[in-house]
This record gives sequence, C-alpha cells and structure tokens, in this order.
Amino acid sequence: MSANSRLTIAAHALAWIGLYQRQGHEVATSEQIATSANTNPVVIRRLLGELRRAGLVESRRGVGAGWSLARELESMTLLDVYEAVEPGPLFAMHRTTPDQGCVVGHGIQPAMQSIYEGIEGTLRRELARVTLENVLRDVLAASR
Amino acid sequence: MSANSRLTIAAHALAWIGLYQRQGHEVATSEQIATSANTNPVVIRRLLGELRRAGLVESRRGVGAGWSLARELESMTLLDVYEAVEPGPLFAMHRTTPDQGCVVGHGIQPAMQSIYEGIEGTLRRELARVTLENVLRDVLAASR
DNA sequence: GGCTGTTGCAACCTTCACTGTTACGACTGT
DNA sequence: ACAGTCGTAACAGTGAAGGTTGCAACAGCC
Repeated sequence: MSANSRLTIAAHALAWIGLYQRQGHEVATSEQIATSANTNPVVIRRLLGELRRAGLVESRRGVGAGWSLARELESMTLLDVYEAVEPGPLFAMHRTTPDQGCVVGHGIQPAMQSIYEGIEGTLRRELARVTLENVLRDVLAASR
Repeated sequence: MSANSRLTIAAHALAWIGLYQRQGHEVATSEQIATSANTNPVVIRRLLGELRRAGLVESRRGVGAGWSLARELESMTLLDVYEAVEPGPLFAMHRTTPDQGCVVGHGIQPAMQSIYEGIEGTLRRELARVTLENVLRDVLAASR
C-alpha cells in the first residue's frame, strides 16, 4: 500500500488554522501553514483548494488574504477530509480485466468488489467518528 | 490513495489454486494463474513468493513443479494475505518532520499516529472476518 | 492609480512504488 | 541428458504525489 500523507497534511492544516483563529487571528496564510508542516506553500494551497471545494475552508484574496475555516472544527470529521482529498477506492481491481473464460477470472471481481465495499464502509464509519476538534485536542495534549 | 491491486491479485491466485486442487490437480503453475489473471507469470511468482514466506502456499521445483496451498482456504483470512503483501501502514505521516517549534507541528504526529492505529485495527478485524473460502464461494456464486 | 501581499493555477521535474518484461541459473522427475 | 518450472535479478514503463518556479488575478491601502 503506497501510503500517502494527504490526509495527515490536511488534518495538520485544519488544526493549524483552527488554533490560529482561536488565538484571535482572522486568516492564516499558506506560507505559515507550510512552515509548520515543513513543506511548500503550493502543496498547502493545492490541498486547501480541495478542502474549499468540499466546503471545509474559505479563502480570501488580495492584501490580508489567507484561509479560514468554513465550519467549526467540531462539525468536521476525518471522513469529510478523507473524501475531499482521497478520491479513489481503498483497494483496486486488476489493471487488466481477468480471463472471463475462466471461472475464477469471471467471478473474482464482483466477489472482491462486494467485500471491499463492506470494508470501506467500516473504514468510513471509523473516520466519521473522529472530529477535527478531537484531533486538535490530541495535538495540544501531546505538547504538555 | 494510490490503490494497488496486490491484495486482489493475491486473492485471485489463492482462489485459483484452491479450486484447481479441488478438481484433483496437485499443483498449479504461475503460467496458468497468470493467464487467468491476465498478467505476467513473474508477477504471480513474486506475489506467491511473499505468500510462501507467510506460510500460505508452498512451491515445488523441477519437472511437474508448481504451487499448492499450505493450509486449507477456510483457515486463511484476507488479513493473512494483506499482511503478507502489504507491508506499510495505511496512512502515512509527513514526508519531512514538521516544525517541532510549532505547537501543531510538534503534536500532530503522535495525535494522528494514535488515531490511525485505531482505524487500522478496525480494518484488520474486518479483513480477518473474511476467509479465502468465503472468497471462493462468492467467486463461484457469481458465475451462476 | 500604483503598490503590495496573497491566492490560483499552470508547467515541469523528481521520487517512488508497482507492473510488465526479458533473461538465465537452479532445481528435479523422467 | 533433457525438459519444465521456479527463483530472482535487471531494467523499462506507468502513474501518483510532492516539490519548485513563475506569473496572472485579486483586493486592500497609500
């Protein structure tokens, strides 16, 4: 499994914006978030752009521009973030269609498809149980 | 999530070997399995090699060589296969360590780590609930 | 109206994992 | 000795993701 870090970085960005706003600031810049996440501002802007399309954050342009939360952290779950940044399914089928003349080749895809759907449903329910507020609380707990 | 098909192909191969043995054959060749899965025999040999290291299949060399199951399909779960072919974690941390001077940068990794561990545990329990016998039954059911 | 700081986005490179392919040595029953 | 198959190395192709640069668009401020 080529594990990617998009969900992690997205959660990082949201937690950062949320904390920054609680400290009284209006908006956070991709530059600031990128410094905290130790990556490039464009990477953050790309990710936040996907979160904006999902309705989780808003952006402002011009002088004093930056990013702000579109909803409270309590109302965002890791599932919202996951769906915003991870389009594809967890497990993939064969890259080329198997031999349909073979019993196994013919039946394997529907069989695995239904199994995978059940597992992905469970994964989604787990992700939906964790809010970004939970994440931020854990983050702050780790620093003490 | 760059979904890969390793788990699917491995399940395909095991179901194929299992069915072939039930039809009275001793061993299956990587050539036969590759034809059914519409891929290259070397790909199958590489995958089955990992399953052999996990104790799920055995191979025989020389004339009349090939692959056979090391255990009954009932006693193999998708978790066994998953662990054999997918080494890494489901979700990754940052590629570079975040800014430890920042509260979020410092706390985000332990926070996400513990969340991810819980989710991966659930995923594993789900995978452990499906045996390869279940898979083969579903495969045969789809052909009717 | 011009200046400034930031987003939005395109373009490109690098890295990485996986797949596909070729080649060939190792092994073993006949 | 032969033939068939595994075991494995080596390499090319593919695609996703991250990293980087560059620049137009935008909006507040002087």
